[in-house]
Amino acid sequence: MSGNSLDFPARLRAAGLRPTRQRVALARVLFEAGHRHVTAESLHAEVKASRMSVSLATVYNALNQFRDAGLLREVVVAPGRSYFDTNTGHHHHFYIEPDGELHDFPSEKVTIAGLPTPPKGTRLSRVDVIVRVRR
Amino acid sequence: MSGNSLDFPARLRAAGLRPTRQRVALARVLFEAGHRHVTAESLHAEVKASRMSVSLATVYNALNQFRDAGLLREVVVAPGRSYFDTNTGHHHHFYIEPDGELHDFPSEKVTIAGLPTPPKGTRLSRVDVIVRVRR
DNA sequence: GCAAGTTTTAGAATAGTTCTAATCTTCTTG
DNA sequence: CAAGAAGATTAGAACTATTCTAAAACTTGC
Repeated sequence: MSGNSLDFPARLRAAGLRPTRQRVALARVLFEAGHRHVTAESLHAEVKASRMSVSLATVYNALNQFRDAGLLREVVVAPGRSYFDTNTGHHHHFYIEPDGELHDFPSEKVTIAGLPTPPKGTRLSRVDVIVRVRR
Repeated sequence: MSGNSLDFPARLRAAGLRPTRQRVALARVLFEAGHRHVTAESLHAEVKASRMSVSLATVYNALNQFRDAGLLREVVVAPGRSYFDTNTGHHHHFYIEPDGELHDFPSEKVTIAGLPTPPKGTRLSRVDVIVRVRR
């Protein structure tokens, strides 16, 4: 009932990506524990600490591919830094401004009313809510 | 009843900024017409087209100072690009993903219910709502 | 196990932004 | 309105995050 199995090669294949050694290593770090927020740099440092080494370029490639495949969601909270969220479900974010820390909160209880309809010729892609807090 | 006068030197002084020639030129481009969204590059190109030349570094400095002084609001919608919005009132944004176009919409009719309380030791700074649409 | 097509990699390249230190402006005071 | 002090501007270097390049190393289907 876990929904997401720990068979990472299979998960990658299901997403249309070849299960290369480095993609599997990255998937393991990203998805084997609970939900996470990473940047390319933080993920690179983490995987380098494990014994499988992956180049930074590959980390960037993999993050973009995982996002395009729907395995990750990109969250833009500050200029010049991209976060990737392993929680692809419907939810929103707290952003703690001074530290650059990001936290999920479930969208179940959040309701947004009165949004205008999208401009002509466009359709809704996503609604991001970012609650910015400071100390 | 216009609220914002066209006396840009006075407005800058009121914001605690010296009305230098380049800041006045930038303020004029930014504030003399209706609300606008600019990037550093777009503002630089625009002001260069007028006869007053301002270096790119100064455009960056001015945008950051204007934002810190509350004259502009920074909107982060895409990684690696900062938009500045001359509308500092309470409102939200449409972001048209393929073009990178940004549009305001008023927050009057928008209500958000059920937001969780900020984590301990933090206080609310702002709630950003970005409605992402695609063609 | 071998080609054919992908992926990885190190390093170069790019984009956006900030920094540096010299020069120039603006403001204050007399 | 002149002089000095403080602050602002500038070109270019530097920096950060990310993407590109082209060669070498994998994966896969047969």
